[in-house]
Amino acid sequence: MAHILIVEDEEHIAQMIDATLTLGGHTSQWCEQGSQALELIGGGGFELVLLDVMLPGLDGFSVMEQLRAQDAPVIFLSAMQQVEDKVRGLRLGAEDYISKPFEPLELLARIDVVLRRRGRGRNVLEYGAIRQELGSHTVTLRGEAVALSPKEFELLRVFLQNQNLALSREKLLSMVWGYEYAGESRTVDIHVQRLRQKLELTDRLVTLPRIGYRLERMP
Amino acid sequence: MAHILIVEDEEHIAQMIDATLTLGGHTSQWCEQGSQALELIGGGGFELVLLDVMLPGLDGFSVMEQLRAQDAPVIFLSAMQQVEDKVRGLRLGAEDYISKPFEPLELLARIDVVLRRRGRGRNVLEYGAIRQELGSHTVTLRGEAVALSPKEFELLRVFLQNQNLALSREKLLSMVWGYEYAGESRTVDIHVQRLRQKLELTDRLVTLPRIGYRLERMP
DNA sequence: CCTCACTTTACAAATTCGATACGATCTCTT
DNA sequence: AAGAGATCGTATCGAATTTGTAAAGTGAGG
Repeated sequence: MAHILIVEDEEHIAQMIDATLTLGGHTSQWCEQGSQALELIGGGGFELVLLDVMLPGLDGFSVMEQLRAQDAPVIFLSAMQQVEDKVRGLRLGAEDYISKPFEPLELLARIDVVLRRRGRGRNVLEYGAIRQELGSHTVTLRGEAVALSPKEFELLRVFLQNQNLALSREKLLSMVWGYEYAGESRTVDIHVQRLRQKLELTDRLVTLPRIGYRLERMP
Repeated sequence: MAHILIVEDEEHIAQMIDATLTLGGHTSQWCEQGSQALELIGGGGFELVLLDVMLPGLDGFSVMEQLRAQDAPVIFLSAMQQVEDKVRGLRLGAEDYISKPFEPLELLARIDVVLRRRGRGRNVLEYGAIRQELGSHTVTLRGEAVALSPKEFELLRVFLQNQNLALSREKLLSMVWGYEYAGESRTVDIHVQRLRQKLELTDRLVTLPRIGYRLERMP
């Protein structure tokens, strides 16, 4: 669920990492050189950087040094198993230092630790200009905070996690309210309405007559 | 620099770790069993826990589970090199997972990373004009001392170390007061209120109705 | 007995949430 | 195409819940 920059000069390793990240639900971008990495990171948009130590030209440690000002979290990946290198990397402010070869699952787990720690990661849902952070319990629209009540918040989460799926009122009631409701009630409609209004979702949170609602997946 | 608890059933390993910590300028205490560890940690006073996974009786993972409420940082030490174990340990909220055998210098480097990250290396937390020194147990606002009671002090620490995180009253009760409370109580509200008043946090320590409280991260 | 820290009580204020109501829209039959 | 009946959108409102805060109560320690 995060956008991650891979800085790695060997293509087949980069591809392996990319496959691992995809498996973990992340997106990634790859660059081969330290100088490119600095540019890309300066541009922003990455929640984490996986940084190879041995790079042609500017090496990983140098990149890290120049990166201190930004506060993008960095995990070093290195074939150098020597303690001195690990110590140096960690001293420089890296979040972790993983030696190659590593297990894909361990990489994912360590990435999750870093993301969780930074308050991002798996508990952030994004949809267009809408951003929902489960950890801090905040929702922003184009960067501005939007106040949602707990029910609204929960309903939004359900929709965001079930995009493009038709959700009946009964299903929503049981998922958000937690009870099985028999008779009829406008409760769901009203909360859907409030979400549409507060988050400008009128066009995308569509009504399926006699069926329920569906949040269209972002194009 | 820090007081560290070693939970390890093999004495010679514990001694080696102790020597390493001393080398790094830390002090340490050693216990052999998970249950002892829980007691000691409950008593407070440790800035970090080094937790062996394979322990007689209560194993490291179980100790960690029961520790979640406290937010003492934990580094797992384990002879289990299997990825599943590492993933499990990290998922449980550990700060790091180091496989035995490890290099003393790497252990020290990783400990420093954790301590630095938790702001406990210096034992000073800062938030705008607020400065909290854990060592001397003082809090200042714009340089002037503010008298806080122990509970207020602890509550402030929890908020400062968990900025931008929604914290429920239950969670706060368990983190600050140390008990699991079932019924309702206005205790948390009142202490929050006093913090807001004494430290001019009314705008930044926000109420999330029906959820809890959140201290907004400093911009 | 006093003080201090903490908790409970009590009530006012704020917020959430669902009911109701009614017009708009959709669907299906004639 | 018209109309009936069902379904949905949405404004309004009040009850219930939750929170803020003052004030009183509790209990440990001096």
